[in-house]
Amino acid sequence: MGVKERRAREKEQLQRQILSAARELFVSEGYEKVSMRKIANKIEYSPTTIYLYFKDKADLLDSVCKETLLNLLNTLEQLKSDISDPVETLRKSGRAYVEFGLKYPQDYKLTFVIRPQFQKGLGLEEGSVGEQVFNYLREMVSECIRQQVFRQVDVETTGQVMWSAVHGVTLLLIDFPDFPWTERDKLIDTVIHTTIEGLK
Amino acid sequence: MGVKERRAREKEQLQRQILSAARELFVSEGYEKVSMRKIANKIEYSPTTIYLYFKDKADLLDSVCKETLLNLLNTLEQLKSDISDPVETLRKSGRAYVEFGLKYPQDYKLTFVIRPQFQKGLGLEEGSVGEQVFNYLREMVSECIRQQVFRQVDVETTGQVMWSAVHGVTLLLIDFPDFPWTERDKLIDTVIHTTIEGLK
DNA sequence: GTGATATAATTAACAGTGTTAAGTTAAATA
DNA sequence: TATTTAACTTAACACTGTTAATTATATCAC
Repeated sequence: MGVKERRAREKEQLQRQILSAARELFVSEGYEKVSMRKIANKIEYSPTTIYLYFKDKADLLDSVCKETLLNLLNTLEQLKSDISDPVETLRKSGRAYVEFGLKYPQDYKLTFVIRPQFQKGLGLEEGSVGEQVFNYLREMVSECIRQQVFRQVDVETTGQVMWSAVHGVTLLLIDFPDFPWTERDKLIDTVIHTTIEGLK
Repeated sequence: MGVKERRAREKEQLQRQILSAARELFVSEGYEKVSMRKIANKIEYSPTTIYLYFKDKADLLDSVCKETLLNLLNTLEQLKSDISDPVETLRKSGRAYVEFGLKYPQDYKLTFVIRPQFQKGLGLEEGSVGEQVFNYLREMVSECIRQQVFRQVDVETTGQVMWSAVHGVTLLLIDFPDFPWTERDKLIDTVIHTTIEGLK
């Protein structure tokens, strides 16, 4: 009676196939320029098959973004070892966040800019991966405050300030690649350093 | 022989009419969801007439964004009176920038997020309005450095850090309106205050 | 005022879009 | 082997940006 199991496995496999085809195309051509037919061609199925696995194009985007957030979360979680020096950990996390965005610029934009335009339910709801990412940041900041390194005692505000800084520099670097930026690493470091110093 | 002049005036008027119809629709429905036919309907011309005044849809977006940048520049320029207290002026400018973004969230996104996706030539080239906006910021920062209020002496980096902060918080507030943000004004003030303190 | 000219605006068309409903094929069950 | 069920496809709808060809209109010279 392993038939159902196999079929379920096959369904899951095709779903993943669709998803990764969609991601590849979204990243290389941009969400709007990718058609359901293009995705279908890539996986060698008819366009309508996709609708058996995803509600619509926005749902596809949704799933792609969820994966991206999971990747971001994993990247970050590998850093929270040193609780002894919370500021250094926060600094590293900030850097890792920006670097993630610059390593996968299109994925970052899809998740944090394009998606909100289509899905009003931002993907930061309770229990979501997005919330987990922000929880990670909250923890980092919380430890800094607990050890009385930061002036400001409001964890929420402090976290949001930090997020603003890294989100801002990430998007600017992605969106305006031809702007005469200061040397990349220097700019990123200065943004993070400035924010942390300002919070002390 | 004022015929040519009148004709030119009429052409210009229709061009402006198209532009303002496009802006209204872009803002209320989003760039992607607005069709040339919708714009044409609004101004009661056939769709193809638009192509006599604008190269294509991206060109329309381009013109809309240029206007937005001009508005932003005007808003900012009204503030640079007090050279005596450059930090206070910078603080006010930062607030004005964010408030502009939140007052016209769709225009802000069109200009700083959507447009870069279509026009690789970011609108920050030499002599452009975008450059003027950044020049304004440069001046503010420059004065702070001249009066030795800021630690960092690199005008470019300092300005870019400031821009990152305000851009970041503006976009986050626009894109994730349902996130449990700290009280808006407090968050904005803290972001700006933190950045300035960090730069001192 | 009439005819020629230039310019403004339109219609028709093309190749493409997301998505739905109906139809077909293939596989698992009885 | 016949029947049921799940997976997939075909055909269609109303729409998209954009181009080429066509029509209408207003200005000019006479």
